[in-house]
Amino acid sequence: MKTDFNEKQIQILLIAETLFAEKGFEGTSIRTIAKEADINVAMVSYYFGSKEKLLESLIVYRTSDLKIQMENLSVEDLDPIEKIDKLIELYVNRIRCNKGIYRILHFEFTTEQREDKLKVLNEVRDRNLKSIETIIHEGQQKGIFRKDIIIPLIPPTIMGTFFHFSMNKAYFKKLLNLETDEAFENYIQTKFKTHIQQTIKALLIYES
Amino acid sequence: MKTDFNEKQIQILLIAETLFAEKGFEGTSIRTIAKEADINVAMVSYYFGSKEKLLESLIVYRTSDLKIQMENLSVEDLDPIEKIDKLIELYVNRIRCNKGIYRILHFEFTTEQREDKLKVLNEVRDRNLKSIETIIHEGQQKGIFRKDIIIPLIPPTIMGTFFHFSMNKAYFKKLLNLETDEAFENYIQTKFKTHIQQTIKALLIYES
DNA sequence: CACAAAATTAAACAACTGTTTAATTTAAAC
DNA sequence: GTTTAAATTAAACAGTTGTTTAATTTTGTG
Repeated sequence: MKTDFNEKQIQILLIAETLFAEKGFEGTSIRTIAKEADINVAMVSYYFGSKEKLLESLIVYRTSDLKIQMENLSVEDLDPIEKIDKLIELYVNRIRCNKGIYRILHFEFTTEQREDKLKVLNEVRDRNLKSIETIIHEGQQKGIFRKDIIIPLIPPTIMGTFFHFSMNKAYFKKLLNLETDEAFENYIQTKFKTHIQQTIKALLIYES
Repeated sequence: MKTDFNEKQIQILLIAETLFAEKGFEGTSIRTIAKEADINVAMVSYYFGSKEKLLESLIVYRTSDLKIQMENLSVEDLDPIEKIDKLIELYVNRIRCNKGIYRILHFEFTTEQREDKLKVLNEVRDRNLKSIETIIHEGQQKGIFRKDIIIPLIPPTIMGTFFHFSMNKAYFKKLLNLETDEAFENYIQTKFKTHIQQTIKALLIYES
């Protein structure tokens, strides 16, 4: 599997990303991609081999991006609560900046048996989890966080809440009186981000 | 738009629901549906008019189900915290029992401009929100819950967390050492449900 | 049974799908 | 400028798509 792409290939990948995210993989034809990218239909097969391999290439291209974006919080000089805040900020920004590919991964790989192609994503997930684990353990040792937290359920709480909100954009725009897309984006980066942070912190600290 | 269906139609709808949930709307052909339902291809057009209208009918059929399933918690003689617990249990069970249609709604209607067909779903959402609002206001008046809660963000927190978990079944099965589908289902109804309940309760009660 | 409506069928329709071909153009190397 | 490889093209391929047709069977009603 190739991991480096030339300009033309990247151009195709980016168009494909947009269309796959909008219409789904099955709902997007190679001809549509070609028209949108202003190239000949045959070029997709020529460069990538097949439509399926185009998707694979897109995932390779994007997830290597994700890998690079990973940062290590656990060494920074912050208290556990600040680290949680920052971690969630990273989560939110990462998904925000990679909406397309996240949508595709979510759409095309939760159903069917494409799961084997998710190795790279699973690596990212595992690394995220390790990162969270370190922070929470530190908070527990310092007596700030509860001891009975099921750590693997933290990421789906963060990610799931965020996804559901941004995937139902139209509904929440209306509900929250956000008239423009910019207002919606802005809401995510401010109040919504804060909401997730509060939720997770509350969960970690709260004693029933 | 028809709202009552005969046995044959319901048989087709149920098969379609399964397939749409598995392979997506675009990824499922009428011929596959026909073969699976053991009927002639023409019967789908004959009964529903078109593939798109079949999807619409499915949504009508299922969301009228959802409407009926709605229950009114706010009158029951429970304290606000117990009501939250019960509400989340209702949420979890509802989605669990209607996995197929929820998946379809999630897949096919978050992208594209199919949004106009979501009226019925939005009604259900609004009613849920009203229900939550009542409970939270009661808890606030009794001084149990925080005053600065953004109530519209509670449902996406519950739903999103649940969706993300169950849509990434394979990953979480491995992560949590759940070897069978039954073990996974069981985990949802016990520990995972409790996790969501704790999360929401913590958010409502916790003072930073 | 006779008749009409409904249900079911196989076949055909045109449009679209992903992919391949073979010819042509462009670019690079010598 | 010639040669060789890479890039690009239009056309064709075979298979699938959703949908319609017209003929046939089944069902219900008098």
